[in-house]
Amino acid sequence: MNIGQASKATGVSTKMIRYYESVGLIRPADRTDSNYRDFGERDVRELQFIRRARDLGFSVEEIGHLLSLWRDRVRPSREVKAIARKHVANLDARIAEMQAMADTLRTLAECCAGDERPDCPILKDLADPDGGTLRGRPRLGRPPKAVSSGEAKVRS
Amino acid sequence: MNIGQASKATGVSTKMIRYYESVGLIRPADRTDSNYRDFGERDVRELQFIRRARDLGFSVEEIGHLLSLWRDRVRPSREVKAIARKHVANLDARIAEMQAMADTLRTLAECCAGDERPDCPILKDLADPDGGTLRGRPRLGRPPKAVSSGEAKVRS
DNA sequence: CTTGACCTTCCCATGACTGGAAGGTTCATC
DNA sequence: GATGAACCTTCCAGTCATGGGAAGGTCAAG
Repeated sequence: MNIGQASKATGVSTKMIRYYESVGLIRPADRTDSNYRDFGERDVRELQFIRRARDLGFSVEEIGHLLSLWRDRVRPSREVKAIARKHVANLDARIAEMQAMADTLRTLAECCAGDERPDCPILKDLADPDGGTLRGRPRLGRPPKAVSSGEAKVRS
Repeated sequence: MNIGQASKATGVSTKMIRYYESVGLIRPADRTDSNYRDFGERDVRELQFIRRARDLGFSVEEIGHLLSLWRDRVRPSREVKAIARKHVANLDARIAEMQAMADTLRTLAECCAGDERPDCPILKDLADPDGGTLRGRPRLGRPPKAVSSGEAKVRS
């Protein structure tokens, strides 16, 4: 199976497959006589694994670790769980940050007429965050609680 | 005021100030006889504006737009509000994606013993997402780009 | 034999930075 | 006046995961 077929079979672009090989995430593929990469079933399975892990937001480094655990049939599940939990904590922190930003901006936008007039609480806040609309509000308060994950996302 | 003082006054690193100048976000600073940059009050105000906008997650491009609106005393608040709302929509989309990832991983981690034994639903899902724990759950899309927010950056 | 759809390697660009080298300036202290 | 630190300057490189494209080799169909 050449790289294009492997790409179609796994949803990982050819560019990315070569990149993963170059950074040592996957071992160098076999080559045909004409120097084309030649992927077997096992390679395809690894690429699918990688694809799924990327979809879950793991970094390439984390995926490397997960892959090595996957290859090790006697790994302790403790290690896998630790990686997953750390990643979840990371996601949660970033979600909280972005939620705080979005909430602040929503509040400001609510107070903005959004018409022809130049007066704008959003710009006022940017110029002087302690001077106006948000005075007295929690600056980086806890965001409102999570909405459940919802529908399948379309690939961007 | 030299670049170090401007940096302290605004919380924008000297590297960043030079970078913002190089990409045209701020106009080239005045220079002293010895070629040091020399910032005035207005420059400091613009840097503070930029800092606040970065904290709210706006891209440099968006900040450029916001700055030009800020400088224009007769701008319509409509334009500012549109930028803010687009950014909020962007944040919300990324939050939803990350929330979906975190939820999926939390579910998988709950099912994982996390001990010495090799059996691990997390790895099982990565290898075959349609084969087990999460059967019937919505699939995920591509992961979002990390947001950079100046001070509270969360790196994995 | 040509066409076009593959493949190969290689370099460049992205965004928003950070780090560092090599060298010039300022200023306090000896 | 010399020294040294703490600044400043420019320029170059790297980050991360990925896309774009050039230049050239390979392959199958017509």
